[in-house]
Amino acid sequence: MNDLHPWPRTIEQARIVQDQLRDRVILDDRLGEVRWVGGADLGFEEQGTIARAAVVVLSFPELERVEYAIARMPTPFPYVPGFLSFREVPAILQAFEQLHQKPDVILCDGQGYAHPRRFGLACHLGVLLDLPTIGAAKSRLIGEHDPLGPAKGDWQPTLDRAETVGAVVRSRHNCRPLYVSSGHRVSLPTAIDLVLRCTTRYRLPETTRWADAIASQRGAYGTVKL
DNA sequence: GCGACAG
DNA sequence: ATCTTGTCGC
Repeated sequence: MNDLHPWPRTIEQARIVQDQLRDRVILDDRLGEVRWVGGADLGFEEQGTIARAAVVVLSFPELERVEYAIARMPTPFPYVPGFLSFREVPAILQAFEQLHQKPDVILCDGQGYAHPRRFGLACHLGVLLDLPTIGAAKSRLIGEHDPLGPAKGDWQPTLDRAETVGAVVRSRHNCRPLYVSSGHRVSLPTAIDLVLRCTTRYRLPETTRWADAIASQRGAYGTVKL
C-alpha cells in the first residue's frame, strides 16, 4: 500500500476503489518463465484486531520451500463478503516487501476475477504489486457450474451473468474442489494449470498450505531464508 | 422480504 | 478467520 490512496474505512469508499482499480486488471498471460511461486495468507490475533500476514516463496516446479516473511499490523477493515481484500492486502504488501526473492506469481487464498465486481483479493493484490496473481479459494463466492468429475484435474467453468469468471477445480480425488480464477496477468487456463502443478497430495496448493502454517503460528516476525 | 455470502 | 475432540468415510 504505497499511500496512493488513503486506505478506505467504509464499504462505500472501498467500492469506489474497486470500481476505480478494476480496469487495470489484465486477464491475459503476461508472465515470464515461472521459477518462484509465492503464497499468501493471514492469521489473526487479539480477537481479530491484529492481522498477521505470511508470504512464502517456493521453487517451481520442484516446490521446495525457499523463504518466508511475516508482517503484523492492526486489522484495517472488517470482514465483509465482497471486500475481503481491504482486510488482507495491507499486511500482505508489508510482508511481501521483506522478501529477498520476489516470486514470479502469487497464489492467493481467496477469489480473483470470480467476484461480484470482478475485483477479488487476487486482482487487488496483483494490481497494487503489478505482479501476476491467481485466486485459489477454498469455497465459493459467486458463480454456478455444471457437475464436476471426481478425478484430480477435473474442472468446470464457473459462470456469473453468462460470463465465465473462473473454474471449479478438483485438486484431489473425491475432495471438495478449489475455486480458481485469474488475479492479474494470468489467464484462466494458465491459472488452472499452475494451481494443479502446485498441488501434490493434498487439496490445497503447497503455497497456501505453507503460508497457512506460517500465518497461523504465533509470535514470529520478519523474514527467514531456508 | 428471503437466502447467499472468499477469509 | 477463530473457538475446539473425537469421529465418520474413502
